[in-house]
Amino acid sequence: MARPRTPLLSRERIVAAALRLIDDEGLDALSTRRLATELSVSGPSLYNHFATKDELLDAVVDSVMGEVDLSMFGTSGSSGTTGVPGVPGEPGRAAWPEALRDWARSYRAALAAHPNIVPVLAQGPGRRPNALRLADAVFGHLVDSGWPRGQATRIGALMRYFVTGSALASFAAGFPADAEVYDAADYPHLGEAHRLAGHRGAVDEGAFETGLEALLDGLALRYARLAERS
Amino acid sequence: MARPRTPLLSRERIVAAALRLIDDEGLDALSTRRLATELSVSGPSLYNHFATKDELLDAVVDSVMGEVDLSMFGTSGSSGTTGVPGVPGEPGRAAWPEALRDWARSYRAALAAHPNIVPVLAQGPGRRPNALRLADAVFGHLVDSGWPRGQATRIGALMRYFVTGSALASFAAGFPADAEVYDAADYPHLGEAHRLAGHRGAVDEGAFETGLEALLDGLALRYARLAERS
DNA sequence: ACCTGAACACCGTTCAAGT
DNA sequence: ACCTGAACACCGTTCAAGT
Repeated sequence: MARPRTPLLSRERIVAAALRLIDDEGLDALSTRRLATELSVSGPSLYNHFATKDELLDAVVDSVMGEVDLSMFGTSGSSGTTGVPGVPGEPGRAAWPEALRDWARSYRAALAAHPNIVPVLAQGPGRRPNALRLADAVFGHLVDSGWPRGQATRIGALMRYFVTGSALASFAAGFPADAEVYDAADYPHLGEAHRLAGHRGAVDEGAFETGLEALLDGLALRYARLAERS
Repeated sequence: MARPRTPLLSRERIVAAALRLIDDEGLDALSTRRLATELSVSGPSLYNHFATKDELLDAVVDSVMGEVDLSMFGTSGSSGTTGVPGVPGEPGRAAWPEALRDWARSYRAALAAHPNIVPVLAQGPGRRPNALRLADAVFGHLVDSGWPRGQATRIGALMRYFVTGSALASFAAGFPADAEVYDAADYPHLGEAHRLAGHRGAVDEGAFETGLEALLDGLALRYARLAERS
């Protein structure tokens, strides 16, 4: 066949097929040969579009990060402080908790739709533009809201911990549905644990929302203390 | 050579070598052939001790989980309610926040010592005894402290989200140390991000502690509300 | 019971060859 | 520029053979 008149592949088509494969069969199922077969080409063809498998994975990860809504941090992506600056001296009116809540929900939704790729994504932004844009928007918004830069960094980090942790795997589904696993002599409090997997969605959603609200409440307490000390 | 008088391998020796390999070179570096070479045997020898590579990985994971301290939840592992039951009606005296704090620190320390295996471990307890013991101890302690069972489940889940997320990868190290990555036109607030990797330990530790305290404060608020409504 | 080498169906990646 | 088949050094796992 050799070179066709119109290219058989594009980076977009490859990324979409790779994400589908990862979603359906896991990260280990993504092999260059398998992916090529899925795209009806031979294995080495992919190397005309990506230098390595890692570079392809990077593109898949960034496509997922691109789904996260950042609009609550201000309309423009690069104009800096567009919103009203924060007033830490007057607690109760700060807008950052709502922005953080909306963002965390969108962040989790984007990741939980593709849990098998979360371990890769959780390694950090690297040089991926959508991941860097996200970090920039969160940090910028917190600083503009009156958080000291060191605290803003920590909040960005701990929010990522919580969101990636909650999207990495279902808590409920991690417990076998087989009641015989939970011998009362070994695990006296897990007698009902075999029912967890059946309520997977509700348990994980409830845990995420509880944790998110607890985190925001705890941070609001610290935000209020910022003003007292100044 | 065939069968030696004294076995060359044992499950313990294999697990220890596998964990070392994963720590030093990552999860992908663990191949049965490479591991066998490390142990000075041929590849198929491992199959006399583990049925599959997955079964070996499970044993590695449970050995890490075994390092987590659970003593703050009561001395005995199987006798149920040994401690003083909780009194949700009288906030401020509850012991569960301290137990949860100590446990979370030990949990994170155990996992952060082996970050490369956290993605496997985060899939849930499965049938691994040390992981089930941990879930049992946390849930039992929260219920004994007066938390309703549904809430106790959510707290167990959200704590796992936060701890696994914080141990999965360093936040600070995820930002390239190369200042040229952070073009001010694209990322107006990341001008100092290239310094993060240099303060890796302090940033991640600070973020974990801030998040942990915020979570516990937020949960204490909810615990106080439990009594008001009853 | 516990080790070996040979074999099977896979990998990621390189490269010369085709248009 | 973009695809192909052949080739290289790897994988996990099975199995017959050895003691």
